[in-house]
Amino acid sequence: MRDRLTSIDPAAVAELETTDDTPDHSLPPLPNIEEYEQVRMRLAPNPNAPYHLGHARMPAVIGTYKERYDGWMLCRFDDTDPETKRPDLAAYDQILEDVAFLGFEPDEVLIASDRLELYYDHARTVIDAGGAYTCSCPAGEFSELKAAGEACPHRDTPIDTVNKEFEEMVEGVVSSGERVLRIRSELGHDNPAVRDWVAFRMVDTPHPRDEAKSYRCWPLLDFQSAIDDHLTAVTHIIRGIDLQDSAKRQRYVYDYLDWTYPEVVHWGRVKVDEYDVPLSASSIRELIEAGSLAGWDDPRAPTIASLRRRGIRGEAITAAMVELGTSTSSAELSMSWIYSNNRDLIDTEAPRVFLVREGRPFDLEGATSPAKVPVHPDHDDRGVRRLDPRDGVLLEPADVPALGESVWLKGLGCVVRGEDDILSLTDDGIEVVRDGSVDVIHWVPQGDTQPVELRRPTGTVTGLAEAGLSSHGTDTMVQFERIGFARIDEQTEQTVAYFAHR
RNA sequence: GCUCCGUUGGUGUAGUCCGGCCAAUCAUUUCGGCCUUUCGAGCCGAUGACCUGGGUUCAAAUCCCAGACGGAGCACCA
Repeated sequence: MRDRLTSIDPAAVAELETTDDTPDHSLPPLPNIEEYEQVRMRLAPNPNAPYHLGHARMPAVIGTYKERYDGWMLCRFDDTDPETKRPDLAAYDQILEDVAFLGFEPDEVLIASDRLELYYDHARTVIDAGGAYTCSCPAGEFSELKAAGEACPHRDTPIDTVNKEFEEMVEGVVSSGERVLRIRSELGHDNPAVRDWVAFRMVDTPHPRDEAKSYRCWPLLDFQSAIDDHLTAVTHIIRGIDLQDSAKRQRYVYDYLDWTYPEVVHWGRVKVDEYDVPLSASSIRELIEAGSLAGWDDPRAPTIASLRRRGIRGEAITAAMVELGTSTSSAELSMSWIYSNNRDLIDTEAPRVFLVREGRPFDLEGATSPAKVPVHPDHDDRGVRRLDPRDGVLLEPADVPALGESVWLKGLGCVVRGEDDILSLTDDGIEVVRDGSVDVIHWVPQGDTQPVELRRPTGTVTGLAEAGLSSHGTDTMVQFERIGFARIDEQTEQTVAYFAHR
């Protein structure tokens, strides 16, 4: 068919191929976009810790949709729990930096703890509409009533009383645990998660932000987020499956206020392979406080800051998150995906360097001049590294040949191992490598080296690199040949490098 | 216990709405070949999947029923 068309009209074939159905984006289209003038979305981070890998999904996916639909993106810090999920003042900026690192810029930034009066106002409207009541049941008791589908005695409180009692909450004359404001939904609702949920509660602990430290009456996510989504004209809510029942609860608020609920997309759980540390801000924090991790950017931590320090580009992470899509089923993210993306990004620029870990010294006989090895095998114009083996070489223990066996020292030639740790150059040509009988290994000259500390997710190793390593500046990505790519983190009398990936 | 959601190779994803062109896409991983004085990259190739059982149909990954398995929620957390 195609062959026939080619013979009749080659231009038509070319057009078929360019307009082909290959999508530019791997993300599924957002629902009902034609009904909105502009696609408006929000990131809703809780600023209680810097981002970990799981958090990256939100900015990566929403940011990609923003670019695709020329949409609008809000970053709204949902910091309405001064106690259990106590905000970390440093995290607000760190999260914004993490988002920028992933490649996106919010069109607007809002902080929920600046907006309490707004939430109170809307609560008053809901109360007047008969949509909420104050309740002083202990949490456990209410939970039992709820499970049974029965009303608590406060459900019939007159609106005037509810108003008065809510104002007391706002004024802060009520203490934590004494009273809450509940949204009236349906006690007979099939889903117990939806029945008369809490919209506001008292928190005795002051908020860490000065702007908010005097408030004691705090909204819960379902209420705060519901109000803000409407006020900022969000059209598409994109979030995790853990909030799947949230929409069902929030719709009651929207009904009382006569608003229309946005479109919702939920994605499933993500797990990441290769890490022993769980993908949870609280676990990471515990490990840091216990001293098991050096900080949020420890190479063993599954955080954005850590990947960044290892020289993983934000684009590589974003691409993997986008590839993960928005399926509601659980997914496992392979780090190899991110590594593969990153290799594409850094391979051309990364200079090659020899690093020998736990080197074993050998004398070398027969060498008459320094070896020349390319800085980058694909770019001759970047020159060569000169390594002089005449004072002996260091080899990695795993590379040392057995007595009488040969190896090929990269850039130098074939050597055979004799008695007394002496290597002798042979006159073998490269054919011995081609036919597979001799392995090619890296090496460094004894006495002309730069000490290296290589910090990896699996632990730190030390070694000696060729002296030229010291000429590369901080942040340079190098490839330690046969070991992998690493980012130079610190250059002093020794080099500290963070391992990225093979 | 109640409610909701999901299940395509090791991993992720396309296809499922509107059954046939699906002996199932693309990527990653692993393995092999070519090339390359390493690794990586590049090129070529291989391995590998429709949860199970019924039903409807000329035809089912796709529709229906049942089951299994997995995930989420039922917080005065987000």
